[in-house]
Amino acid sequence: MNQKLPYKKLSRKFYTRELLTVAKELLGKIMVKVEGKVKFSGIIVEVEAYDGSVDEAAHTFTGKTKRNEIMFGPGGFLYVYFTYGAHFCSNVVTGKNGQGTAVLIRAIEPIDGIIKMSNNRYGRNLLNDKEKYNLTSGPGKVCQALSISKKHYGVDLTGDKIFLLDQPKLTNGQIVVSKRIGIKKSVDLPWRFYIKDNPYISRK
DNA sequence: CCACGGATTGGCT
DNA sequence: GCCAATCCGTGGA
Repeated sequence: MNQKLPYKKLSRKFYTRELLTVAKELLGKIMVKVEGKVKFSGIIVEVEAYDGSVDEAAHTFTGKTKRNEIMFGPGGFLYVYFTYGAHFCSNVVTGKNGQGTAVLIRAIEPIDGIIKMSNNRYGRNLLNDKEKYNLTSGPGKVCQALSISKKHYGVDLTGDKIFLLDQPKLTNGQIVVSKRIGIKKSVDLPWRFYIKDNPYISRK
């Protein structure tokens, strides 16, 4: 009876720690989005860290603006931005108030709501494995599959719309560290982390 | 006010 | 592997 529930929502305290610690620990956690009767969930399998105090690629590098202000608040909120005229990307804000750090969710492995994700991505149900692995293997794909957009900017991750469930910490051997993808500045920082051999990562 | 270019994706060579 | 699509935030005039 006194048994602890295995899936506990991550608290504010988890998110307000230092950027790279949170980034690595986010791997393996379960991301959940609930909207009415529709529930999506998936395992976080690939992330990238951004820190405006030292990192020219971070959106917070040149100071606070309307677009990035949520990133300057305390950890545990969702920073959603729009890019390339077509795609939204989701970030988990980390650290203490004023720091301007966040972790980009680059890929998840779907658990719940796969049929709905497929309709969001392709306008129809899945056809084959290739489409299955292409559902959420990129930051824009994750947002499209889970219907995350501008209206989710600033969502509190300790609330009940979008949140993360705790899972056992991965070992260092399960985590691959590499340079980040798709940026032109601070390209050498080894701030991309993904789960070794997972088929849902955006690329090697 | 206007010009620039992007934390991407998907389609074509 | 290469590149166009397509908005809008940002920064300079």
